[in-house]
Amino acid sequence: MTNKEITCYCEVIHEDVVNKVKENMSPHNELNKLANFFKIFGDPTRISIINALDLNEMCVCDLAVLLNMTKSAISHQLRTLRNANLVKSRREGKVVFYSLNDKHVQDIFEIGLEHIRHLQDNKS
Amino acid sequence: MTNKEITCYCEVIHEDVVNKVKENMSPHNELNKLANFFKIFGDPTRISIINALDLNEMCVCDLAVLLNMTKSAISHQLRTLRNANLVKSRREGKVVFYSLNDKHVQDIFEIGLEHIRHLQDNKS
DNA sequence: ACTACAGTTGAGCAACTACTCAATTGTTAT
DNA sequence: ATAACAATTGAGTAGTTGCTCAACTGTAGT
Repeated sequence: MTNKEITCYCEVIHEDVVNKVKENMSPHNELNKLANFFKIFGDPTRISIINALDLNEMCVCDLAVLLNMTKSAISHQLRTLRNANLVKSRREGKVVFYSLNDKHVQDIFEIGLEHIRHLQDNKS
Repeated sequence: MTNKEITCYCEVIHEDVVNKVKENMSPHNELNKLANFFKIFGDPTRISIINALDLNEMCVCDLAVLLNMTKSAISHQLRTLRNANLVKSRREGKVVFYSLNDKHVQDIFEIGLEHIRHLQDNKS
């Protein structure tokens, strides 16, 4: 019994394919980072913030009014976005302005949107 | 007191910006769908499956061996991917082969990867 | 009909997450 | 110094999620 069989309990049906794929897959740590990156887009509040900041620089208060949420909730999500380097901030007196930090963010947002609209077209 | 002030407790600092952004943002239901779509990419197991199937059609057992997980865990995640129309399946006897269903999936995966590698380059 | 095995499914559970609430920080104005 | 307010933060909590485990379905071979 090998380790693989302990967790899988099945024969390797296509060992050549498994080996070929294993060699060509992205390394674990890269896939983990990638998952963490996409996780950030996977929340309605954060994707709305991204969409909003794509259109205009905004402060926390503006975003709270726009999305009809508390400043605290917005601030928590902005922190997540800041930690992921997706947004940058700029203080002007008491007000902190946020804006998008990376061109990839727009790209990914727009391809995602295209995908969603493509699906809707096919259904109707 | 308007409804907005009840949840936000702040003046609209930049009402013109808020209104302009509100008009140009994607509608709520679209942003929700988009978040749900990206949520699927935001898990290490699912992104690994996507990466693997991008390289080759594979059966559940192959994926289980490749990712060193149980067939049950893989099957649960494949169900999620199938529900989102990201993968399609084809039965051949007892074996079910899975493959990617949508070209957007590869695009998004690769742009994400590019982003991750771009970040790593900047850090080093 | 029976066995074998790939795959699916539902219940249950531990870990995570997005919010609320209350307290705090940072900056401006008086 | 004090008040006012934008923003941040930490603790707590309700809801979600990704896995395990056991039972089940589907197909092929004897």
